[in-house]
Amino acid sequence: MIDLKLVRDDPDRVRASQRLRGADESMVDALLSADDARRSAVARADSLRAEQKTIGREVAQAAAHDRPAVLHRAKALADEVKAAEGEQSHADAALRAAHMGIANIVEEGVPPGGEADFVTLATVGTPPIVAHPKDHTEIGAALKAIDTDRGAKVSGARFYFLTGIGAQLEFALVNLAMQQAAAAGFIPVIAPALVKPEIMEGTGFLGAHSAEVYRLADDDLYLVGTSEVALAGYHSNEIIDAAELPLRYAGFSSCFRREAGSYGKDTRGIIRVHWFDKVEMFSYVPADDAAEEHQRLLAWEREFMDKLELAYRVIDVAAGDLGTSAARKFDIEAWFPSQQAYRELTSTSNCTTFQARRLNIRTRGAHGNEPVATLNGTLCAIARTIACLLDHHQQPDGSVYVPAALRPLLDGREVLSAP
RNA sequence: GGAGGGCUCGCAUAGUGGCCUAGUGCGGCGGUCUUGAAAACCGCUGUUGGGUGAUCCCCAACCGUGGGUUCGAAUCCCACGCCCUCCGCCA
Repeated sequence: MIDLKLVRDDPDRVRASQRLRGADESMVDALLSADDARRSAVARADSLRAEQKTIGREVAQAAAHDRPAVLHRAKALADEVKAAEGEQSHADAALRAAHMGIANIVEEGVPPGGEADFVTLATVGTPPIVAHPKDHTEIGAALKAIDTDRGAKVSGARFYFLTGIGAQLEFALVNLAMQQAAAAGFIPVIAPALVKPEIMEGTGFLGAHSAEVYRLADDDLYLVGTSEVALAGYHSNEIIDAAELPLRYAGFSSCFRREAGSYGKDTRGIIRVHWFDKVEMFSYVPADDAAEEHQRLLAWEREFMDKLELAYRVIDVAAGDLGTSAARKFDIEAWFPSQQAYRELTSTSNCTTFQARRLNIRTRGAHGNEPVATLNGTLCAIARTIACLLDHHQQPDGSVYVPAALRPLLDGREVLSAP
């Protein structure tokens, strides 16, 4: 949810944000009129309720012979109150619907345009030159690290088994990520992969991208696409002591994505899959500190990329390509020699107070309780990172170079070769 | 899955239809006293929405959630959720 006060005070800014996203500007006016309608409905119901209280006391105190007359008036009033309350709840629902329909306000400086209109903020490292690059699927099969055939046999397309060194690589990456996060002051968390509807909605995943989410109809639960969902829900309906901020969590969980609408995209290998594990950073900070925290998350992501000795670039994602909750998003794309392209490995979003409003997460500030800002950033999406490591660090002899930081977690191995 | 017990303001508790405009204790905050502290005493104490964006003031709502009965519900009725205890099943 965006700040209603801001919509009232500066509707043009909200309209401009909608326009940047390629969304409908008129929704801003719909929101404003829903807000007005709700206010007058509330005022009317409030005053009727006050009247009802007064008359209730009269009923209790009335002498026996006055009682029928007073009761008659009270009954008539009760009907009015009921009607007014009905209108109020209708207006509440209408406001909520209008409010939920508007995406977060785009941060100043975000490039305009769509998916192709990102701005490259930094390019780091030199893409390795590989004479006849194999892709990670081929390398993974040779190393007996990735088995997509049996993944398909057992679970269908976009599923995989990690075996042998592949499985060990996952544990090594998770440990490396968690060690870095803990050293930076993050609280390590193992988060649930199933969440309630209100948590899923609060994080903004049931809006434009709801087709992307798995739902268990029998239990009315959703499978998370990222532990961001559970980590955002963690403090829902809480007031966080200002002294505890910033609060930083590093969550590990499985992630599930339906990949609806991505038919034919990355069908080979484990770059785009229905299930993978991920270590995710999540920060709760005072609203004023959000933009700076966003830079910190990006720096931690870059630190991890550097440890993996990958060549990558950092991009500022254009407004039209932002998720519902994000005010700004930076992606890190690493080089895949077999594709001769940079592909997304991590993504960090500043959700400002958007998620916190929906999930009712506040802190005591100078003007009473105020929503906090929430931010998330990938530290390591395991499957895709393994794909990149194999591709990026492949050697002419078919082995794979192991970055120095990973060696202690892989029994000191400097290369991976076929067993 | 089955059987019981519970859910009230940060915590603990009182409250079985209208003097509940939710009391009391603890904790917390402020003050008096004190060289300082403790004790004692005094005062304050949650959340949401609205009243011309206002830390004061006024109004309304909130007693797990959602419905219902009633002129009126923390209190009565129904459904659901969660927690606890036991039984069954189980990694």
